[in-house]
Amino acid sequence: MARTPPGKQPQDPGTPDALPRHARAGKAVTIRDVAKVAGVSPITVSRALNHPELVTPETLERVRAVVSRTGYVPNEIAGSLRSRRSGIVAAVFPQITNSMFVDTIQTLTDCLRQEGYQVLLGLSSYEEREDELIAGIVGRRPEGIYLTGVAHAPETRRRLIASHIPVVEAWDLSPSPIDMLVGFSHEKAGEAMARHLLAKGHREIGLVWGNDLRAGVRRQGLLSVLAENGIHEVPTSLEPAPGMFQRGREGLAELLGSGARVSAVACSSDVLAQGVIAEARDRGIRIPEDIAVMGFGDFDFAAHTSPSLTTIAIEKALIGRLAAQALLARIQGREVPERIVDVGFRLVERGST
Amino acid sequence: MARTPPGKQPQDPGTPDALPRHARAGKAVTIRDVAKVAGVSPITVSRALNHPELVTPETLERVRAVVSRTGYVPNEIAGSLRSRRSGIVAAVFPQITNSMFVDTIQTLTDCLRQEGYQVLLGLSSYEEREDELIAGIVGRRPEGIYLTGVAHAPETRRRLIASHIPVVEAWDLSPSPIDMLVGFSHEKAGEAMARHLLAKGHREIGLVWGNDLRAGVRRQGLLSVLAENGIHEVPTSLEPAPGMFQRGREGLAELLGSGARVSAVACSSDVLAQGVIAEARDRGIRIPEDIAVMGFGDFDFAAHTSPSLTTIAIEKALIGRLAAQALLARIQGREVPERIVDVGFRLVERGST
DNA sequence: GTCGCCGATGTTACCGATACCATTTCGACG
DNA sequence: CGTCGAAATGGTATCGGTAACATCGGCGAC
Repeated sequence: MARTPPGKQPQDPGTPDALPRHARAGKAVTIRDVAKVAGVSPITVSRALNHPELVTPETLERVRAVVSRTGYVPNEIAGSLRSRRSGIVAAVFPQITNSMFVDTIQTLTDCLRQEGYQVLLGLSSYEEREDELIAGIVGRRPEGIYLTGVAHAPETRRRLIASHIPVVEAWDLSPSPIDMLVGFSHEKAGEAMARHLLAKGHREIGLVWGNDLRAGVRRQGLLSVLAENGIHEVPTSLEPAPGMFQRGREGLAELLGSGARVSAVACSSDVLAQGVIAEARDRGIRIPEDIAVMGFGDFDFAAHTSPSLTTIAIEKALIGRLAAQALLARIQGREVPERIVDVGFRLVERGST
Repeated sequence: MARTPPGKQPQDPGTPDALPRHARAGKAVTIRDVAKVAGVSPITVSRALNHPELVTPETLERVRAVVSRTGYVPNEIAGSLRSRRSGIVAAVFPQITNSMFVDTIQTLTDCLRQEGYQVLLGLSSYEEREDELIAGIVGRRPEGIYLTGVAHAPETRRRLIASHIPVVEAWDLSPSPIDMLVGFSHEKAGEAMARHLLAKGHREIGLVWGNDLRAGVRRQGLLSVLAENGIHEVPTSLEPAPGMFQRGREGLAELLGSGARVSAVACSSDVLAQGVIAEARDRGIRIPEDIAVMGFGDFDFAAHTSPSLTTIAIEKALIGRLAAQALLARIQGREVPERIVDVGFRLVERGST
């Protein structure tokens, strides 16, 4: 069901018959058509559009007039092929429904668009092989690639290095990034959570935790600090996916149901923590008096719930901006002073602990 | 700071010296290089990769071996130019930080990837002229375009129609879509909210509302039903952006501060409603006894807060899936039985009203 | 007056794949 | 045994821009 009946092209009402015949015969308008009508060579049209400063004001205006009259839209694919600049940056996220990354995506996209780059979005969640996704992306010859996380198949790593495309990994740290890196230490974040709870006098600490890669590292950090302090029993409700609200409720229920005593619950995300708090409230458990709760991420609601949520604040938008800047710098051939940027994190103490 | 020191190309350790010299001299591997090494013509390599069934198993294997040995990655840009198939679908959202659209994005992207399409993400929020964004997108010759909403500049509309690219608008209804449409009536959703509150006996209804386009339409619907029922005074706290949690709190505070009496508060999103509930609780206002609250969107937490949230449920993922299917059908030349699909909405009554 | 340079524009070739059509081979079948 | 057709492969042109270099006219410096 074609939008246009076959053999009959719509007559753009605003377009006078100034085009060469074949342009009106259904083929798309090309730069040659514009050139012909404007009485210049194709390259001059190209210059008028991409480097207006190289062209006489008169020619410029003439070309622009023809462009708008004919509705010419440059074929960026052709341009990309010849100039070897695709104007595209690819961004890969594990998934976006848990909303941990949306600020980063938003900022990244905004920053790149300001410099004329479009973002190719890759979601690797349901991808058994991130490698396939990356291969498909590299084929499109993006000028930069943003990756979430630092754990990639060796094959992926090799492919990316071989491609010579600027890469920035984000949301994690690694001593040996593929190229550039903007992130923070999840291990230290976990440690900070542990220390905070210990400092508050808690020694019976439960976890309601998601099972993604980075959360796992935070958990390691947390557990190691607890172990250093002689705490080896840490009741944990481990959820398979990066949990949502309801999983927080279930998590607390599971912890309490197991008979373990907990005076504090640490969660791998604020959303989980919110669920834990909801469940606690329904059970008449006071927060923080009976149980302290802390989250991770400092989502927008964290400061405004009651009690407000103690959490780890990440500069999510900053990560996006720095990643964009790093890629842009590399693309434009500028110096990248620091290949590895640690944006750190802030433990924000609020009412829930 | 180039990753590779100038004049010195990295020696891929895993690659034997089977490549033509110029391939090793720093230029990317092309289909010709592969063809030469495999002892076939370029077109055969192309077929081996894209239509393996047209090629002898032996040739296929030989080509594949060379491809993996040389690390050849087909240049999709060149392929796109010749074949006039970019393998790209563009998706435009106003913004993603309010998380209303993330499920749609996720599903849309997943469905399209399964068919080999990549998604070009456009965020039009900070774009004064959506038109510019669209123009940039059309230049990339996507095979389909997903747009959020039905309100577009006439210029944008014209450009899209002229482009002959399949378009699906979503998250709204319109009698005259650009091409295809998957959405629901915001007006009716607003009306349903009003009727529900009226049925619950409320006549003093306040609004805490975001100011985006579609929310505005819902508000119209809501107000018109209230007006039909003789209610003309509707205290409203109108927030500029599609509000977050904190704005819900402020909204309720504003309503109460204005001296208006309200027995029910309708919100333009669940997140706002959650904020309203938090504020009410802090003020000792019981929900739903003192004030009923309802939201919009049926976010994941809505069913699990206490009280659970009465809201309008939208099949967000379904919208993404249907939109993807509509585009794919049109791209693949299949029939699209219904150009306009109304996915409707469900009023979900829960504890907050 | 001549030279040289600069700014504006044009000519040509090319980016790297695939569409289109031609060619070759080989087996089936009359 | 010759013809036909399908399967496998190849040659050539082409997609629509832009890089690289060439050309041309005008103007200032010596």
